Amino acid sequence: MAPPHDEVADSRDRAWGLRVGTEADGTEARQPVMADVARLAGVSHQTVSRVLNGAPHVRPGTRARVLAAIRELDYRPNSAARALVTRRSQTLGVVSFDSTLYGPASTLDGIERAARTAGYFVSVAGLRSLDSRSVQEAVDRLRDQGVEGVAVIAPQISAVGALAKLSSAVPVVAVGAGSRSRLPMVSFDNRAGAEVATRHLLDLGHRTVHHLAGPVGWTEGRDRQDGWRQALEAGGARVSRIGGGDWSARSGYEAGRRIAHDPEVTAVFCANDHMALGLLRALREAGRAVPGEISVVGFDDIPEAAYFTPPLTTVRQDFGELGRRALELLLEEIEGVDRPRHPVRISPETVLRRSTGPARRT
Amino acid sequence: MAPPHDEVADSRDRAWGLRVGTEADGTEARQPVMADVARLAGVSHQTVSRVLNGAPHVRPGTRARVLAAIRELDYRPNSAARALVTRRSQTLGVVSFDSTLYGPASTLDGIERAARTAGYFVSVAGLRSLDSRSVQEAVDRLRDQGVEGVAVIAPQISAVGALAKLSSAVPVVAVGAGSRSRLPMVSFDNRAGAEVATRHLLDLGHRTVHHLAGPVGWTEGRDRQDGWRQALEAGGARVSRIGGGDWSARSGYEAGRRIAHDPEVTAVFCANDHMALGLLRALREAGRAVPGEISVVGFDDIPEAAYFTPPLTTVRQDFGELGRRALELLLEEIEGVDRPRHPVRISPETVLRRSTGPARRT
DNA sequence: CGGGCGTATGTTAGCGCTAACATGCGCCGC
DNA sequence: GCGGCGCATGTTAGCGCTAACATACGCCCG
Repeated sequence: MAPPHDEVADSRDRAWGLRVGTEADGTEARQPVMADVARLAGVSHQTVSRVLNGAPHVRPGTRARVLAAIRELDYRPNSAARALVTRRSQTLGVVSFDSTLYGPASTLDGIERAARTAGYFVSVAGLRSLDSRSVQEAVDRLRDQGVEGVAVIAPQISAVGALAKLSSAVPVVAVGAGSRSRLPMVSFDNRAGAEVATRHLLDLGHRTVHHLAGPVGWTEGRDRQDGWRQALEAGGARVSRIGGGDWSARSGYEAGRRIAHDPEVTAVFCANDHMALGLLRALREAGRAVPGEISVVGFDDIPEAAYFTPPLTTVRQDFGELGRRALELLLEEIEGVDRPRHPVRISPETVLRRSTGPARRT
Repeated sequence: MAPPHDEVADSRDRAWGLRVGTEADGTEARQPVMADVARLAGVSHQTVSRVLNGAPHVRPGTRARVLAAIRELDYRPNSAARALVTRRSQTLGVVSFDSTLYGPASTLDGIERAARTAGYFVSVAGLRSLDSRSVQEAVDRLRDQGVEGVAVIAPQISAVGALAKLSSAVPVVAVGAGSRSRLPMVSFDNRAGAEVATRHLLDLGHRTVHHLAGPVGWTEGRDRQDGWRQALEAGGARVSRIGGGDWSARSGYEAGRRIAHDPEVTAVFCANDHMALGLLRALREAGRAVPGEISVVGFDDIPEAAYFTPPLTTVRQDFGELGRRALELLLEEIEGVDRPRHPVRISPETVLRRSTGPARRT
């Protein structure tokens, strides 16, 4: 790390040399600081600070000289110094469980975009596992880094408890964390989405709709299941799950093999699109026609869903919007806006494609 | 939220009150600082610092007292202050183009995991668009935040030029940026992967292999196309593209419709799995059997590929590994390790599934 | 024509930490 | 028995910035 001295440089020094540079006259070129800019512009460092922060009462001519000096030196304010004195890091944290999945990844993306617009940086912390200690650990990491707020994309029920404890340290919002949380929260109305999807199948004449549920412990999975059950009960249909998966296509495939030859099953509501994909595959291998013999609907509307075989009827969620709303809420939280704390719910919209059709009259 | 203090508080104070807390005796509880810990432990703040940083020459008893005080106060070091004096932020930046896509998202995930293990935070910056100004801007943002190094997941050719200019400011590694860059870089051997995939089709007896290319300007697309062409030329086959897509299933679908009725086409190598999915769909709608009439291979091996109809033969890339290697390289860069700079290449592996089969003897 | 006020700037004092040096103390060797 | 050395700790001086106060200079008004 040593800034290069004049003597022979070891490889360490050389690496630095590349970045810090050495002037032709042999003087060492440090990263310029505010005082350097001030000297060049013939003003005090405070005036430079004023220019940088858009403070009033700076004569236009002075401002121009300062800006010129900044450009000439390619000066950039030291964010650590600024954060130290202002106590604001301009950084937000996002903790996410598996940012490899489409939903979390898109949400993160939405948050990042919105944060940038609002002038914040975003720092991410992945979760090692789903337990609450892990959430605690991730939030702590972020906190140690000095983030001003944290958005937790952690749709596990177990995470919700962990979050409650954290709220006193730094503002936290839960993203897509289901309904039982007291925390500021934004999520999709999974229950409503599931209800609509299920009713759609019922309306097509299916006697009942089976449900391929998400993993136990995920709030989204639970809410979708609740919505499904509710639609069934409202329609007077028999309630029958066909087990739960882990969101993956593989688990959908396995479930599909289990039910492929069950004549009772004429319509399946899957808790997400990936599982629906696996299910479709299993059904095809078993020679069951979709939607001829069995109708299938998914949840999420991933970009690929329209290209499945057959194209998947599903429930669309706008993850980008979710991220944006989460950020908005977090910012309010940080700025201490005190407003009625009912959770933000975003309504999903169902997308009809070719994987659903009328029940066959037997 | 906000536990109010006794006096009338505006919403701002209340919000703060929540986080900072108020003691029973009415004194306001600031976030504890090192001096508070020192006082409680009966030592100087420097000794606290020594304990925190694992410096030698601290008596075990003293260390224990300090640790106890830290725990009691729930003290956490101020990272801005530390960064200011050490000039190390312990933060790395990642710029990514579309972290919604499977590849970039997984790479980011791999980088984050590895960074955490190495004791670094990671800050992300999304790109607004693909031009080099945008890359510049993203890296600058990160730099302003004080990151110690940046990994750029930007597989656009245009980005490579922008990167070269940046290298003098802060260590940068290019992730998956193709072969023409002089920067430290890690990527898959796209060319080799494409060659193997193409040869596989040729070996099945196809007279030639058509290529559904990636978008112009993406190094990965170009390298895959190069590999495909090379395999064709080596095999004495005619070289014929069927146009380029934008990585999306939609674009694959459109390409598929264009070629579905072309009897010349018996094998297609798609530049990624999503386009392959769209292509499969178009083929199915046109009534062309896969692999009976046309064989299809993809690239990436996204988790869903095995559940396509039919399951897709493709080229697997381990994005997690890619991220890990990128981080490793970046760390070396930061620490000034001077070592031969040949780019790190990771060999992909082809995965045979059911979308490819022997050419029909005509 | 002088007191006061508003504008434009400079000066000073930290933010919370680490690095460098200073101090004090016990223990060893001769 | 005392100089010296190494361990354990304390003291001091910044890191680069902003906030708060201090100063200087017009200009208006009575």
